[in-house]
Amino acid sequence: MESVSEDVAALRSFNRYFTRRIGALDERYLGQDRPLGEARLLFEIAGSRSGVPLRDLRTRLGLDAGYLSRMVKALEAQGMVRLGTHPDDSRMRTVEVTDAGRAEVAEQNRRADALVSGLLRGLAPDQRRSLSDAVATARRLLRLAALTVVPVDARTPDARACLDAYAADLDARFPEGFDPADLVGPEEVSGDAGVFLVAYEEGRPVGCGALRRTEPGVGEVKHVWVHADARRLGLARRLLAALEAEAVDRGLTVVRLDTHPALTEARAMYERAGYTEIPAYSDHVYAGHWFEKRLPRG
Amino acid sequence: MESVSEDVAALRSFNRYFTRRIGALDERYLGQDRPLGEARLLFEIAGSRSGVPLRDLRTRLGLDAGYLSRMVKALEAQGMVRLGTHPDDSRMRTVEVTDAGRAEVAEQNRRADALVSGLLRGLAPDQRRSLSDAVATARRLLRLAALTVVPVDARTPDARACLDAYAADLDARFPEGFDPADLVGPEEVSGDAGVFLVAYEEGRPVGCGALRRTEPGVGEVKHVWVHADARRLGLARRLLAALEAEAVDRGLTVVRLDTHPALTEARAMYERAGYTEIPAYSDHVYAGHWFEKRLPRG
DNA sequence: GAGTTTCTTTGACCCAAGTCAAGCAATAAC
DNA sequence: GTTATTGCTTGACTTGGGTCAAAGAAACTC
Repeated sequence: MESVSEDVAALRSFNRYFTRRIGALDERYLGQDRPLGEARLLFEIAGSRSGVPLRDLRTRLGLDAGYLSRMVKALEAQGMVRLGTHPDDSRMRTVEVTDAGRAEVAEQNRRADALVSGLLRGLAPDQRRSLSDAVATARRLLRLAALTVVPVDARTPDARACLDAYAADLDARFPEGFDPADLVGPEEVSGDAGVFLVAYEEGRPVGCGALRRTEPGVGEVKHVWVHADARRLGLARRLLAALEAEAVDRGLTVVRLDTHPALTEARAMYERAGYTEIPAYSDHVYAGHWFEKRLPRG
Repeated sequence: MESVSEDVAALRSFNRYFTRRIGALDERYLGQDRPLGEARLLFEIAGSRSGVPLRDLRTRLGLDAGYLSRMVKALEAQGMVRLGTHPDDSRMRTVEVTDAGRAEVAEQNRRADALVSGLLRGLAPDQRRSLSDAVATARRLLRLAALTVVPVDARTPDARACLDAYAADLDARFPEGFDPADLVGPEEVSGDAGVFLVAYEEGRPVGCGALRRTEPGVGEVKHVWVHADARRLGLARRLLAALEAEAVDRGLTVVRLDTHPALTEARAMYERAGYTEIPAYSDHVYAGHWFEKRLPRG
């Protein structure tokens, strides 16, 4: 476990360096024309679809209602945003950026770009490339680390949202389409029968996976899905590992799964995760390949 | 130049993600028991040698004198630090952390470690390793990018400090020692005769290099040195490139240099930078290898 | 030894950032 | 139709983080 504390030290030391040297840049350029809070708010409004309810901004930025109200009013007075009333619920107010506001955001972005590109000028092209790669890797792994995978009831809205998106994805990818009736029922993946896992990123569901018991000692992995925004992080691998851990907890010794011939990356992923292809164990309509993995005893 | 703007975007997007998700952690744990400014100051004091002059803290943290004075007094009242008078100059006050202060800093560090290690628990060991490597690379390149290399007069304190450290390093590495009388005189590296470059990191001189004209069209690179804290960043390569650019500006077509047999890494660096070994062009007492590089015309 | 500079302290301010509670209007629940 | 509840606004207030200028004491310069 020595290595963990080394990794912790590496990340903390990077954090100190980065926030002090680079992160500070942001505050400097953002804060020059208006209060930082106001600038951040303007960015958030400009980055949202037009007509965001104040309520959404409040939860997203974690602001006090009174504080937000005042800041929005200040931005309105400066001509940066326009306020309106929500069409469905006239208690709610909506806000959208004006052209002037958009111009200011663009200007700030230009300044930030200039600052960063000034920094990068000190590097040779190959070094710039390495830096980009390194930060991309760091970001990918930090995102993956910050994801949480938790069991939820398959009837909850988050679970339904994942399954719907999963079904839509498959429908687009399978030449023959996909019938949502093929999805497992909530009762098959709850209690003793199985489990349904949802992966969350900053509160948003971005992936799922199900495990259901098929016969004594044998489980089946179903519906491993990852949102397009969260792909290439290694989330599928993590969901799979979490499902296997659940299987071990339930005393299962084997997990199986099937997959459609169109999903070649999925097949490669299962093989990397220790699954071996086996003969058909079912006549599942969308299956073209069947896999199995023996689990260690819990 | 398309790639530069891609790199800018990559770094900015990383910055946004990192400061929001990870950097925010810091403020949360640091700011819980005392004002953030005070916490930062306490950390800075605890991290310095005991008896730091307030003056040093002021420049290091960029604080107003009055503001600092008050914060230090508050920390003293809480028993976190002890104030004293500077032994050599009784205008200056010094400050050192008490046991209670040290304990608080240790506790905060424990919390931060726990936070980060909780984050890393979501990653497999090989992924943790990759993350550490990626942040180490990113940090190295960001440091390099943030360095500035500027011509300074060789008589200035910064230049003298570099040359003294250079001489001390060589004295330790050469079996026969090193005589500081061998250093170039300030007049040899100023004006038309040559140039003296100093590399700064956050205002601190951390490297140097000199160029002097030896015969028409020919320059000699001397005293390329990098502070121990700034090694392995690629600074020597950058200093060399800057000296070559100066040589080109002066219309020189060839630069030469000699190096001591003990400095094997330096030799490898010169070769990577495009220098080829040539027969002795001088009878310089510390020289064992001679190199030359032809320059493009300015 | 006088005048200047350096370092710190102190008092007086300022603004950003945020909290809290009262109140109003619209909607939802019963 | 009454009674919550929700969403927003407003006023009053607090704290943090800082700036500025005056002034005292010590040290340096001439």
